[in-house]
This record gives sequence, C-alpha cells and structure tokens, in this order.
Amino acid sequence: MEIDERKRKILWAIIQDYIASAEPVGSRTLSRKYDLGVSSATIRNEMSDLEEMGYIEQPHTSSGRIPSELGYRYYVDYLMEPPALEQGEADLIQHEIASKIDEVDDAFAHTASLISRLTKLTSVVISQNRHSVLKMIHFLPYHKPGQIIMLTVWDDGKVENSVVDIGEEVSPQELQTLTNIFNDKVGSVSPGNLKDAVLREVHNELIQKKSLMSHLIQSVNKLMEDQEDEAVNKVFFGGTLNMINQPEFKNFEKIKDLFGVFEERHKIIGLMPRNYEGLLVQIGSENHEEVFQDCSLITATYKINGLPVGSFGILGPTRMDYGRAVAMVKFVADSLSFIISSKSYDP
Amino acid sequence: MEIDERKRKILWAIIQDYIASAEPVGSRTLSRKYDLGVSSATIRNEMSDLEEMGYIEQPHTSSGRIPSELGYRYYVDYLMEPPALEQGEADLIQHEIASKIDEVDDAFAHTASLISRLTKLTSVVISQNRHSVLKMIHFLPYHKPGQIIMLTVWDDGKVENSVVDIGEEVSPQELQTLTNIFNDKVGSVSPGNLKDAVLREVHNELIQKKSLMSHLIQSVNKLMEDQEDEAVNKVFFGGTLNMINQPEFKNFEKIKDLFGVFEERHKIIGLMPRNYEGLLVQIGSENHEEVFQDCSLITATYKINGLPVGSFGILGPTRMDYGRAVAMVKFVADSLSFIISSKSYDP
DNA sequence: ATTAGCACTCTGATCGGGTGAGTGCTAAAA
DNA sequence: TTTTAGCACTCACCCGATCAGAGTGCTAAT
Repeated sequence: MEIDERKRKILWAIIQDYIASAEPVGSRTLSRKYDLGVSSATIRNEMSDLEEMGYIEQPHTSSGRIPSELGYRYYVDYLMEPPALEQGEADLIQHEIASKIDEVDDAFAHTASLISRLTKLTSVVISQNRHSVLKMIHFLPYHKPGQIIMLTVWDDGKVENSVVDIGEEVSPQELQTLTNIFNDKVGSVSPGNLKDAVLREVHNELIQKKSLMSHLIQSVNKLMEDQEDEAVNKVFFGGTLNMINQPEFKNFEKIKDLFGVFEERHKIIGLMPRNYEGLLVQIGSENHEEVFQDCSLITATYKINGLPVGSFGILGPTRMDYGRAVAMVKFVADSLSFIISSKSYDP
Repeated sequence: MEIDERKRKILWAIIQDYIASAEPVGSRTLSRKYDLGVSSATIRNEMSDLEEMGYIEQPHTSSGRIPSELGYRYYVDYLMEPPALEQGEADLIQHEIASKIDEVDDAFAHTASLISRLTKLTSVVISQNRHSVLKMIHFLPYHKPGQIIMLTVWDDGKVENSVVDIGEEVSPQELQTLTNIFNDKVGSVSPGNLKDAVLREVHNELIQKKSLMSHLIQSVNKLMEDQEDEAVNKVFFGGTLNMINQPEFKNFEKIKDLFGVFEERHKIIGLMPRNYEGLLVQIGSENHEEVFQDCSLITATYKINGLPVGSFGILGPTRMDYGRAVAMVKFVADSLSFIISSKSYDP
C-alpha cells in the first residue's frame, strides 16, 4: 500500500495531537480539530490502513491510535519541519553560553539547564577530551614532600591540576627547569601521540635525574591516558526533573530506573554518538539502553576547528516535540562550536 | 502525668515497630510482638495516655498510633542506644575515605555513596572552605593575551585554578616575580584576614605596575570572597534515589519537590549546621526547609586541627533508624576529621 | 469513494457493601 | 486500685457492579 498525501496529512495530525495531549487520538477528534476535509468515517478507514502499515497502533480495541516508532520515524524524516527558534530564545542561549565561557564546565552546566527550561525536557552535554591538545604543562611545588602539582593547559582553554607522587624532594628551581623542558617539547600533542617520541626525548635530556624523570613521565603518561579514556568525559544534565512530569513516567519503577541511569553517567556517554557528524535522532528502541525504550534522544556533536569534542543532546519521551527539539539541538551545537572555537587556542 | 517505666517501654516498642514497618501500630500487635507482660487492653490505656502527652498520634480514629515528633525526640534523647558499627562496616568506611584521599572531592563523593548504600538513606557531605588557609599562590601564563592562570594551594591539600583577566600582557618572568612576591606575603592567611594589610603591602612593592597589580589584587580578593561565600561550598550527595523507596515518599509531588531541593544545593547547605560542634539530630519540622518536614537530618561537623571545615549528614524520613544513623554519622565525621587532618599541612 | 448510522467494546470513574484491624468504654476479676 | 475480658463502634481498604464516554468496525445509502 502506498502512503498518499491524505494519509500523510492524517499521520501528521495524529502525531501532532498526540505530542500535545499524550492521549490516544480518535477519528472524531481529528475531524473536529484538523481541517482535513473528510468525515470521521473516512479518517477511520485511513487510520485502519495506517495501522496495517505499522505507522500507528492501538493501545486496546476501541481506543484511539498512537504513533508507533515507525510513525515517529516517518514524521521526523518526511513530515515535520523544525521551526526556527525565536530570536529571543536564540539570543538567550548564545548569551548563556558566552557569558560563562571562562569556566567551560559552568557554561555547559548552565546551557543544559537553560535548554531544559526552554523545552521542559532533559538535556545533556558531554565534553570529551579526546581531541583536545595539550598546550602547556607546569610542575609546581606542593607542601608535602615527595609530591608536586602538575598543571596542564589545553587548547580548548581548559586548565586542570592534579597532585602527583614523584617519590623524592625537588626544589622549586628544579621544577621550573622541568617545566621549561617539557614545554619546549610539548608543542602540540594530543593524548594519542605524546607517548613515545616526545617523552623519550625529554627523558634523554635529564638522564641524570633518572628516577625523578621516570616518575614525571609516568604521571604525564597517565594523565594522557586518563584524558583518552572516556571515563573522564564529563556529563552535564539539565532538567532531569522534567521527566517526572511526563505522563509516560507516572510510575515509580520507571522514575527510579531513569534516575538510576542519570547517576551512572557512563551509560549516557555510551548512548551519545561522539564522532557522528551532524544531527542524530534516535527514537525509542533505536537506542540500546533498556530504560530509555520509551524515550527519544536527539544529539549533535560540537566541534573545535572541525573536530568533534563533545556532544549536546535532548532526551524526552518518544512522544516529544521533535521539531522544536531538533531546532534547539542544532542551534546549541552550532553555538557551542562557534563560541568555544573562538575561545580556543589559535592553530 | 509522669512517663513511667512501662510507658517508656511501650513508647520504645511503638517506635521500634513503626521504624521497621512504616505502618501505624496497634495495641494488639504490641502485646503479641513485644514481651510487655500486660494485655492489649492495658497497652491501650497506656497508649491513650501517651497520646494525650503528645508522644504518639493517631492518623485517624480506629487506626494504630504513630510516633509524633515529640515521641521521636524522646526516643532519640532517652530511649535509643546507638549500636556500635560492625567492625566490617567500620573498616569499609575508613578504607573508602582513606583510599581516595588524594582527590578529596572523590573521597567525599565515595563516602556519601557508601554510607547511603549501608543505610539505604541519603547522605550528604558538605565541604566548606571557610576555614581553610591559603598556603601558596602561583601566577602562570595562559595562551590568551590579557589573561593568566591563578593557582592556589590550601592547607587542607586542595589545589584550585582559575583563569583571570588582567587586562595587559605580562611575561612569564614577570609572573614568576609576582608569584614570589605574593608567596612571601601570603604566609598563612585565611579568607577573612588577607584583605587589607597584606594586599596593600604587596601593592606598594609593585607600585610601578599599578594597573596590573590592581587587577591581580582584585582577582585574589575575589577568590577569597568566593571562598568565604558559602555558594562555593561543595555538596556531595549519595543515594538520593533511596528516598524514592521510602513509603512516605510514594507520591509524585513529594518526590519532585525533594529532588528539586537536591538540585538546589544551597538549600541543603542552609540546613546543615556548620559551626555546631558535635552531633545534631533535627527531627521533622525542626529543620526549616518545607520539603523536609517529613524528614530527619542527622549531622556532625568534621574538623581539621579542631576547626570545623565541613559537615556530614544522613537524611531520611522521620521514621528512620536513628540509632544506626547516629552511630554512622559519628563514625564518619570522626574518620573524616582524622584522615583529613593527617593529610593536611602541618601547622 | 465517501459518509451517516448503529451496534459493540473498552476504560475509567463512581458507588455500596463487606472485611479486618483497631479503638474506647464498661464491668468483672485480681 | 489496677488489670483484663468483652463488646460496640469506626474507619480505611478491597472488591464487584454499574454507568458514561470515547472510539471502533461494519453496513447501507449517497
């Protein structure tokens, strides 16, 4: 059977209505609320066809229809047209991202929170370090003997510090020397390519301080591995509470499972595509986390200098306003790319 | 009316039973389950007295009784005896705190998580910086002109960094000089006492670089104020999901409000006593956050060198196992004090 | 091909009786 | 005087019956 123009219109109307009401929608409702130009009986026949084709389904005999995953998929791919954001909203978002840009983490957290307020859905930002590049490293004295502070500066503006064991006492002057040596060599390394060449070269220069150096190199190495390891990806949620308001989660078990997953951040990371360029809409069971079977996830990566460095996503029930969410995700990802790039170290 | 031994026994039994079952407890249940040596009729009379005295109440006529806040208060103050923790649990806790001690924040987060698993309640750690003392400060070059990295080391071992605007370009050598000057002066300042004297002195030494210095001083000042400001207190939750399992929260509105408060961390900070020495049990409306009217909060501060630097607490429904919770809070606060002190800078 | 009409289905809300745990009171027993 | 047995009474909760409303599928007329 072909899906003709009238069927498309009816499917569109069903989804539109179901998104708004969360109630199964019947033929009479459609003929009343939407100007389809045919009677409810005709709509009934068409709906029967649409059901047979798998685009909609009936929770039980004699109830209205709800869209199936296939129906949503068709809607997203062919029917909806993402509306442009209102200028006010757009400004708000860009302002939010830009204003906190000196504390990148804050910017992410605030953006997630803002978007979830605007959409009444849950939003997620993942910041991955995989592609960020080390720009500078400093070794500084710490007040415990045998330990020093290692501070790293990355090309996306991030600054991080950690305390590392080096097993012996070193004077501030020596640390300064070490810092200089490392920075001379560091140039532009990303987690993947530092390991051998550079480290060995540094090692040779300070062969006389062998044990110290091997400690340091180990630390740097470990830092790099940590950066590479997706476990250090940071996850920021906004509006997790909004899920409670969704009628499909009026159920304690579901809420508990859902919040359980929110706490286990790595599961979220697994769901967000990180290298896929462009926008991805995952509907219902298209994502593989059991708890999210009733949810859809709309994501896009943001990039620095063309390389994806994280992703932004909106999570909601399968019955969500895809148009608006898609528009929002696109806009946020682009804004993040633009603003973070403008802040990042010039190549 | 006096509360005699038998009444105490009955009150104790009521609370004991209610804590376990979450159901109003009746006279017959008591006479069956507890060896009180009197008939249910007698217990009924005593319960009637206890109600009149305000220690228990009846949700509705012809239901069993539940403890009132006054009842819990009496129980906590006079009836219960906090059991010692099992050795295994104690070891587990100390190990958890000690193992992550190089990343203090991680230690807090893990401890909160562990305790909530052990108690099936929610736990909170607040780390406040109010009393920590600045040990060292470093100014380091950043890759954006007009900005530098400021790194601070505190006596509790914390290391923090931030990027600050200084409005002009400064060479690494100059930054080194500034670092030296500041560190000479810093000695041991806590957020409260740095402000005037020290800063002005530094200022005089570098009067020729006036604008730069004023920027720097502003930044340091701001940092100190931020530290003083309770907004930067960090809050770590563990087991917030446990609240969902409590029968008193089988209600969507309550759950939503509760999680709303968990997200607004400053409200929690307001509830936790920060200077009170020793252990505090707040029952029901004794805390002033509306959402927590059905909750009790048991807290203690932990200290470094005798000064409170944060607090640990367990949050649960008023109907919670006070004995175990109190034992737990005491033990955790003491362990935190001990282990963090042992790590902190020697005075 | 479309529509009006109708019988039928299913959900969800409402109502009323029955059950069981619990109480307060009274009068008898200790 | 205190304790206990006995009894009438209260309420929350469960269960089944009933009813209205929304929706469907089918048939016959347009």
